[in-house]
Amino acid sequence: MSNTESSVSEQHEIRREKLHKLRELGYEPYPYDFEVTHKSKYILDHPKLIKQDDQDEEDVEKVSVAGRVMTRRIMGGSTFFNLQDSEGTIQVYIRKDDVGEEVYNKVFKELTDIGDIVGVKGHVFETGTGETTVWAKEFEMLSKTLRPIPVPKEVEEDGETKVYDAFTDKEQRYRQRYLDLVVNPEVRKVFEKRTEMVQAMRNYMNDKGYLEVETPILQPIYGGASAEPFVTHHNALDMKLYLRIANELYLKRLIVGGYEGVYEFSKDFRNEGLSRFHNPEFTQVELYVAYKDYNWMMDFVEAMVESVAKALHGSTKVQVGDNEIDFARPWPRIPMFEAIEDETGKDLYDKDLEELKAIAKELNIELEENFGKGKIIDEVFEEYVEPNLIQPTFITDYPIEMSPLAKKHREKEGLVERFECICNGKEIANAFSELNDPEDQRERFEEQAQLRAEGDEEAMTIDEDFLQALEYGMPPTAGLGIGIDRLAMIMTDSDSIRDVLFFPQMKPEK
RNA sequence: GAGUCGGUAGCUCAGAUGGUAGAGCAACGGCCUUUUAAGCCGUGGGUCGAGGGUUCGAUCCCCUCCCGACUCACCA
Repeated sequence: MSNTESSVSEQHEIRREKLHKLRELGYEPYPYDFEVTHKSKYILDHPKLIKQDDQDEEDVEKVSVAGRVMTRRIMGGSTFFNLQDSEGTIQVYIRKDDVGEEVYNKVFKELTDIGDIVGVKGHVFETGTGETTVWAKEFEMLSKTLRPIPVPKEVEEDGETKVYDAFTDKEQRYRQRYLDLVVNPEVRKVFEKRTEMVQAMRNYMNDKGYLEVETPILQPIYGGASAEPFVTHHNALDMKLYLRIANELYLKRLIVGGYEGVYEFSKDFRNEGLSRFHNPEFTQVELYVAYKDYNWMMDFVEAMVESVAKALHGSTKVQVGDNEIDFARPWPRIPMFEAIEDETGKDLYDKDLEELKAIAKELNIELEENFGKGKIIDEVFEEYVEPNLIQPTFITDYPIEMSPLAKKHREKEGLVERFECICNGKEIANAFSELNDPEDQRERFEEQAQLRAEGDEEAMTIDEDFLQALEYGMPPTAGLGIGIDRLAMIMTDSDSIRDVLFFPQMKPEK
């Protein structure tokens, strides 16, 4: 970044001089407030505001708008400029004859730059070319900018809108998201959609009577997922703490405590690589409902996500890249081994480790020494099945080795009652009938500890406190996790997680 | 972590097969009271990502590094 370098400081220096000149003239460049009566979009949407030829100016409703100056077309004693506020952009017409020579020539023409935040007050009219415009009778500087903003230009050419000089450098856009938001308004829309999505889910769960809760981010024992944690240290207690990788075990303690439905939108942290699908901190919502199982949870997930799609798009259909994804219920439910057999012709069920290794080799799956049965099956699934699942699909009944917190399948030996929802080739939800048998849970933890001892750094550690909670009795419970960033990517047609995070993790600038 | 491509003015980009760089917009000085990438005349602005090497001379060639995008590997 070179914003502190010489060439900027030319423009920077000039703007500082303008700032001082404003003060000298008695115009505060950073006033305390400004009464905004109308947003740009409202004005454009309400033609009744436009002054008619047979109307007197005094009889027309006055509007007061504020925002950033984005373009200027100065013609001597009058000027058109575009003002951008949170809702859009509206053109403003300002004349020396209306606002006075000092305000027009000095404050506006000489001392206002593109990017400055200003307020105007006047009536709405239509120009000769039919553009709805605010005729400024008053003009006020609301915040003088010292740095030039990137100034994209939009122009109609042959009926198409072309954008020149767009602010497109992805690194700069992520590092200076505030500028990205100013200059690329569609970016704001993506984040508004994300918030709408979260609200829709929150409302949906509240309507069912579930309680939104908060659980610790700093945890003495991390658990609930397979991942490497971030480690930190508490000085006063002189103890190691981990940033949570999941909140599952705490929410289940709350179910033990008697709540019958709890959920949390949880920022989780995993100390792993970055990619267009992975950020070190990410958000998921976890939900636990007592007396339910994973079959019930599938019904719940498809109903909730369908309603979210409708809330955001007015339809169950969402265009994502080249795919039209339809969230209309019901979604297919395919047992994992069936799905694998459908794609590969191989039945992996009830095979021992050596048999699985042989099959994996036939399927050109690269294996590492320490891969267990569950891991191999997962590799085959991810390679051959997952990418092909575009429409939302439940994959059910996972190998027990992969799911130490899920209840054993009521019928199928060696499996657990777990499902993932795959959509657009990626997992967006993960759920199971929660394991509430404390002795079984202890055995599963011990198996994990064994894996850990053998070098699997992502295997879980034994959480005695959680086991003790289970020993006090947890009702049958269905649990769910939905990746909010992943779902937001789908709902906003974004192909990178960075496009649905305001401030994605970046390497620090040198 | 590996591979590919890239980093030139505030923004978007061009360019020189080695002789220290251009355009449009932005900025600055003018003209211009219904424009819309407003227009017209004029001016300034760059250690060409950083460091080192080769060379009379490097932004260009070589090496190292930094940053990014994309793809691949682990994880959601």
